Amino acid sequence: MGEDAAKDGNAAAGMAAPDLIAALTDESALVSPLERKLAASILADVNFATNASITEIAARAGVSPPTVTRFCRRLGCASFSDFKVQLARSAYVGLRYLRPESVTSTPAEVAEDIVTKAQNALFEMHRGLDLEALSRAAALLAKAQMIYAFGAGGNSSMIVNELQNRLFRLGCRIAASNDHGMNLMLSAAAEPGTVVFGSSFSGRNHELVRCFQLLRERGIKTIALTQSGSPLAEAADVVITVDLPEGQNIFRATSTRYAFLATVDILANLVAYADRSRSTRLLRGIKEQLIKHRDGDDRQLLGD
Amino acid sequence: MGEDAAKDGNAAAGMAAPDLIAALTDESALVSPLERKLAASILADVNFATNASITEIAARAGVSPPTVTRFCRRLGCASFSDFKVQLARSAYVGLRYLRPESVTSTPAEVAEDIVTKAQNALFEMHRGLDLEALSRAAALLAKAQMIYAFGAGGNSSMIVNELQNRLFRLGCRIAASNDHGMNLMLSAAAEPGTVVFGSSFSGRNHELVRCFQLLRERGIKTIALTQSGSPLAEAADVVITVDLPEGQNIFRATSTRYAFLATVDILANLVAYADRSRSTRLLRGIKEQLIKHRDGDDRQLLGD
DNA sequence: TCAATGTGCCGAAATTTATTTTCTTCATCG
DNA sequence: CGATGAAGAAAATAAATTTCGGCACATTGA
Repeated sequence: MGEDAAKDGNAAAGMAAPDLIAALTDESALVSPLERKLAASILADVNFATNASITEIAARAGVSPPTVTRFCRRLGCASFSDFKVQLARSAYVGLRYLRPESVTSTPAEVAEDIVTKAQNALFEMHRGLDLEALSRAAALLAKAQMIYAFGAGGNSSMIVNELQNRLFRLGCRIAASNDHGMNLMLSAAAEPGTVVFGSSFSGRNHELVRCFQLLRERGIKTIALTQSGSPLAEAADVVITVDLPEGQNIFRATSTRYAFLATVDILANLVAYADRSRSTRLLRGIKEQLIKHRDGDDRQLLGD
Repeated sequence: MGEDAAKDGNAAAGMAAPDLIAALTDESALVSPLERKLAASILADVNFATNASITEIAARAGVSPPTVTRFCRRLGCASFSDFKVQLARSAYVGLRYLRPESVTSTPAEVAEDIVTKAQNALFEMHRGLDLEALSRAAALLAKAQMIYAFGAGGNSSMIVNELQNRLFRLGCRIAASNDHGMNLMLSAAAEPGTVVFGSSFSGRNHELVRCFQLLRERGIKTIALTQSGSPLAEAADVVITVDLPEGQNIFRATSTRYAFLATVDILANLVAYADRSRSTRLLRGIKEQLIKHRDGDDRQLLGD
């Protein structure tokens, strides 16, 4: 019984605070000055905090142990040790990007750095995900008569190709295009019932914005996968925002791709679930794939 | 002093066991039967273990608390609480794939599922990464007169396009191709000094294997990014293996892409570091990119 | 083959350490 | 001026670790 209670408590706690770092950073939640001091102290050295005892943490922050206990409770944790466990989880992926941009030189460091940043990008994307917008986008795509997916540059090309790759097998009529001139013509000729999906990491691709403006004038629905507040976001009907910390993007622009790719993945899944019969078709496709694979064929021949 | 000691101890412990789950799974490290029992009990319900007290864990495993303490020490942790912290970290990304393949239906669940699996794929890839092979591949690519990157199907196409996208700006002469006929012709015509890179998730793409065999006969160096032990791996000079748990691949083949993408990312970085002057050129390129970006251009126009 | 000895694992109890509760004081705000 | 709530001191409780003794198993020598 005690065991079950503990387990339930943990599960509940896990649900309550999926990201402790965010809670710690959120000033509004911390009313008293000592709690702010405590939060600042913990954030200043999370590594220390994850491993220190309650007395050590209290001493470093200049407060008493009971204050720390109360603080943990207020943050939604069951106890101090629960707090530590959650902090360790959050810090593992959530706080690594605070590391200084070191000049990585050994292969092991390069690998570690890239994997960490990719995981961070996914983590951050998930944290800031607007599910409501994604659901609306999925609904639009599922009902669309025809879908155009516009991207530009290596990264967004990859994204829209991926969307095409994922959606065509769900029974969607979709064409991906990465050519500005073509995009403009397709926009000008698009018929009612068409939905246009556009991807741009920065949201400042002029040509794409122009297409979207034209489409708005023409009453064609548009979905943008981009940064919030960007020109492309302004021009779109539904905006799926992915905002990653600037520092990450400037020095090594690549990790954002993982976030975009996963977002497309989620979107495609939502489209699949939007229509049960389509979803069934998807599953049948996967089965077929399995069978072919067992015959020795490369899975990739099927594109998935 | 106590604080510093604690911090140092933690840092050291963190280095010693970056992945506790692996240590727990590794039977060879666990000599005594009770320790095996304990490890099994912990692995059976990691969630419980991360939150329970030492007595609860001991009770569940049917051992005494001191045994648990000793067990933690043996695994390289400073103490039981250190063990818990590390377990929480590992479990966060490392063990989620043990979850039953649930029928995810709500958008939140879909998003959680996809992000988790992508992170897991990255985690597993990083764990099994053969840095030595990657370094050899990078050295080959850096010195190559010409590089061909062969892929097949949606996923591997993406991978080889990505490689091209990353390497051409490092000053590499590279062409990506996804067409079997073309690949065969290129293989037959390749001159000495050429290096061929091939990607296949399963390693069972017959045409690609045939190309590699032909290339071996002709003395052209080949690099395969694929599953270990596969026909493609057998046919290649340098093999970069990415072996992800079967269960993951079979049901939703997509998460492996994140691992492949990150591997290409790492490889490209290693190529950049292989030659300092090239690396400098890379950095200059990034600067240019930044400047253009500030002018309002989409970063993606530059392909990164 | 059979003791005798050694080695090391394991748990009970004691000790130490850590955490939480209770209670009191103090400050702040209405 | 009383009410409210935050914060710490101290006590109580809970948890973790060390110590120590017993036990099982292996090794050695007769």
